Amino acid sequence: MSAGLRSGQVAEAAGVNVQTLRYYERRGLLAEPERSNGGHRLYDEDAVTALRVIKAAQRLGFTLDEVAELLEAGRHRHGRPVPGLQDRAAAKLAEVDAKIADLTTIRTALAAAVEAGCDDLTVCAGSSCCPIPFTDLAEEKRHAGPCC
Amino acid sequence: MSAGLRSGQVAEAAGVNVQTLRYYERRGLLAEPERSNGGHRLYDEDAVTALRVIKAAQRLGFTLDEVAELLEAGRHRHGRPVPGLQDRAAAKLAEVDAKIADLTTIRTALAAAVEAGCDDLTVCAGSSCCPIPFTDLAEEKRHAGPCC
DNA sequence: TTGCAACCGGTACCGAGGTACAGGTTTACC
DNA sequence: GGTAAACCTGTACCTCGGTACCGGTTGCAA
Repeated sequence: MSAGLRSGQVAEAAGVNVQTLRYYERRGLLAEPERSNGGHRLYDEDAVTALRVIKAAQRLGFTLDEVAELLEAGRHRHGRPVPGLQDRAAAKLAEVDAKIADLTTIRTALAAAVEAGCDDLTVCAGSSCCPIPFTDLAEEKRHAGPCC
Repeated sequence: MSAGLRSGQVAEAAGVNVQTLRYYERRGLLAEPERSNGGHRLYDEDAVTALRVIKAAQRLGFTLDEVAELLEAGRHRHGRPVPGLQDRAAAKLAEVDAKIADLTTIRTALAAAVEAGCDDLTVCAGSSCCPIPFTDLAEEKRHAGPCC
């Protein structure tokens, strides 16, 4: 009889570490599975799907806390319009756009430095011909956003 | 007599925390300054410039270890072509480009999800009409690169 | 039955870039 | 000389997403 999947099987199927399963369970991302008599976890197929969902959301830029909220919202809401994926995705989209814009600024500065043949940062800092904007770069602070 | 800048003044001038000065000193990014008789640090003006250089490099995507190497390379090299800023900047540029590309992929998926009006991840995972590429997203792994 | 891989819970650790706190000294100003 | 702010060293802690280790059970097959 197929009594369910062992944690190792689920982990392999989803491409994650076994420890990660327990970690997600602790964080409330993964439902607590059935147990064998001896206390071993026995998952059903849905667990693998759930893991794929988590990984996809994470890949889209959501933190694990956000993923947990998203899943939680999905569970509680039974048709009602709880502020869910829609709003979050739109907000995240804006965040990603900001990050791309920021990286584009950086890219430009970096390309200019390569173009100009800069060789030494401290020398560059003293010479006015260096294209690296030493003073302006601080503006978008660090990485532009709550992530990282 | 102006015997030098106190750590608080330097920190304020460069827009960093006082603790950060000591942290950078420990990491070899900032030269050890003179000391007063009582053991207080006395910086010269160059320290502020040095901090600005560090922050600029960091902003361009270099880690503190990389910044340290860059500064070290600049110090050791006296005209000789030690593999320095040029190569590093070019490599970092490629890294940044990769990250932008990755974020653009994410942006696309996110925009598609918003466009399609996705409301619930777990529902989406089961329906074939959802544009979120649950299985493909894993490819560039996580954040595409050593940073963050 | 015995042997070994897989599993269990709990806890500690990683890295990156700092920040915070404790307890003690120094400096600056009145 | 008094006092308050700034400074000193050293150490611990923070986030984020896991990963690793430990000593002890369980599951399964030969």
